[in-house]
Amino acid sequence: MEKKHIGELEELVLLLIVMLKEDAYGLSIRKSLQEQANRTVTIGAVHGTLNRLESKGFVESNLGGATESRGGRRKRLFTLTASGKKVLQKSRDVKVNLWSQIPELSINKI
Amino acid sequence: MEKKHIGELEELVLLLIVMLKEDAYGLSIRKSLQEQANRTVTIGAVHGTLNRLESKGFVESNLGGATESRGGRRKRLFTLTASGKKVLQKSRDVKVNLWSQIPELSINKI
DNA sequence: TTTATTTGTTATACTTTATATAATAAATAT
DNA sequence: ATATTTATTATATAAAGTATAACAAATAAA
Repeated sequence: MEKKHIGELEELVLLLIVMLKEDAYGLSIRKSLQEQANRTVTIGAVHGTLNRLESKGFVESNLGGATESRGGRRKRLFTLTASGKKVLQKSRDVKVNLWSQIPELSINKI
Repeated sequence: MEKKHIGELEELVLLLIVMLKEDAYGLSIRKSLQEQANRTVTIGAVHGTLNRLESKGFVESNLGGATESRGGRRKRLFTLTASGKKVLQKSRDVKVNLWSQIPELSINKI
């Protein structure tokens, strides 16, 4: 039986991996976390989360080829598995459903 | 400075407190968690979360009056503070924004 | 009027997530 | 060679999530 839910940072990371498409790896995810989610985390936190997600089967990773930039180690690129997509959607559906039942907190009421 | 984000269960509990209005307390929240969010947690987990949320200033609680039902101890009723509402909305806004950028995972694509 | 039952909260211990700092690795440029 | 850049790994600690058991207070009922 699969674990039913994911942590808050895990959810954001899954979302950003989808958004980053072919370029989702530790540092790019960290940058998006900052820019897209206004979330400041250290790179260690990101990799910890990625490892957890992989060991749960929600993402997979493989090493990218040589880079075009200055120098640096090869990237470990991440993509969502089918199971990762499912868990993401489920977590969204639950919340969308709850929000839809709370008009008094809706987006243009505060 | 206020803590910037809340955990996944904390978010659900905040949402349900809003939904339950005048009747949000440990056991009713637990029941809603099960029914509305398909989330099975023990009552200890719920109270732990509530205490955490209160100590962060996202909810406040006070004892309810005598109950109309069979027997039982008085309820500790919870409501959101202004700060609780803010943090809830913020967390929603971030995710709504991210989802809107991922048409390929949209609700009717899987 | 005390004892059983019901409804509810608290206490405690443990696991999993989240976090930061420091160490290490591998690539290019000089 | 060695310095610089880009990147991942290791390690330690704090915070969030979880389960079980103990406790408390109300009513019913003997």
